[in-house]
Amino acid sequence: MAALPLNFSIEQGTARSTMKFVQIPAPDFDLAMTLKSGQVFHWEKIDNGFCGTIGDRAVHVEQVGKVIKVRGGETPQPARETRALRNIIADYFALDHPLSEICASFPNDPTMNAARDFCRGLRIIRQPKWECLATFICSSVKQVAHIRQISRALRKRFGDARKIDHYTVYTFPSPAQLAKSSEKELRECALGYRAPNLLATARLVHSRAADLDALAALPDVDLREKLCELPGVGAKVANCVMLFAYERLRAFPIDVWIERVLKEKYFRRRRKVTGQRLRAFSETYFGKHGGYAQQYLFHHARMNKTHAYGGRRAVGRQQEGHESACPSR
DNA sequence: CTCCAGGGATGAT
DNA sequence: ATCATCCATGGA
Repeated sequence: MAALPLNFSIEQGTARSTMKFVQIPAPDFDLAMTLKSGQVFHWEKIDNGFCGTIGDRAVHVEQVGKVIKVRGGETPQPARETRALRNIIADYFALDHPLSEICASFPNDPTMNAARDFCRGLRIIRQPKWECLATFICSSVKQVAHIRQISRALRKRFGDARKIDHYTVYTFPSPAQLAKSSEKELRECALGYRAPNLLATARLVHSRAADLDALAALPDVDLREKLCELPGVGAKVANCVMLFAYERLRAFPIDVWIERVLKEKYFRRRRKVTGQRLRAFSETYFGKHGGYAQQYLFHHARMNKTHAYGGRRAVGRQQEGHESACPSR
């Protein structure tokens, strides 16, 4: 349901092919930042842009200044296709999110301000529900680089091939495609102990015992509860799926990075901080777009590891935690 | 080699 | 409720 940017245009691709491409104005948007921020794992850097899939469609996306240029794969019906393509792009990259308003709603403190400044143009995209859920089931105790590897393996083995510019990408396998696989096959994609969880959830979704689309009607608390009923899904993964696939922009996933940020920057003075307290704090302090704030904090922290964050060995950062942000109780 | 990674499920305090 | 432990794999 994205409001479409006006003034889109269609031009003839000259450099790589005769394939038409669509130009879409995208102010307040940083494509590379968005795709590298750890919310989505399958986009690959090709030339000056990125290749990937949106749903079952292969696309190449490139940003030139305040415009993004998009080429699709095979185009049986060019006119209809370009119209659909620009809708899909604008919706996927959430170009209708009022980013300046969202950023203005963040709390005003040194940590948040630094992250806001660093992540300018980062948008929370609208991912397909199943793809997002399945990928984050595979994400537990895995580095981003390895999640990307798992995603690639699953796609190549169980998904459908799509060509874009003589380059092949793969759709994310449907619940049906994964439901009929085996735990052994999944383990061969390096899933390890996550394999039975992904398989069980795929079968629940495929059998419609779990209806991911129907869950969209539920309020946050109920949605989180239903997602947590799925094998391999706990509070953290549920919050990621809520944020990245259900557009619940308040959902605040707390992983090891965010936990460090909260403890080191917002609870510096406190000896022991329970998960309960971190949850309560994050749900209120960061406001109604807390999920956005969380993603900015996550990406900023990760891009600056070894510097500000790094556990006990991180010497040289004697920076005062601003306790004013910390609840006095 | 060791340490750690966008955690979850289970069982014991 | 909080904590401890195990789970499987690969990057740094």
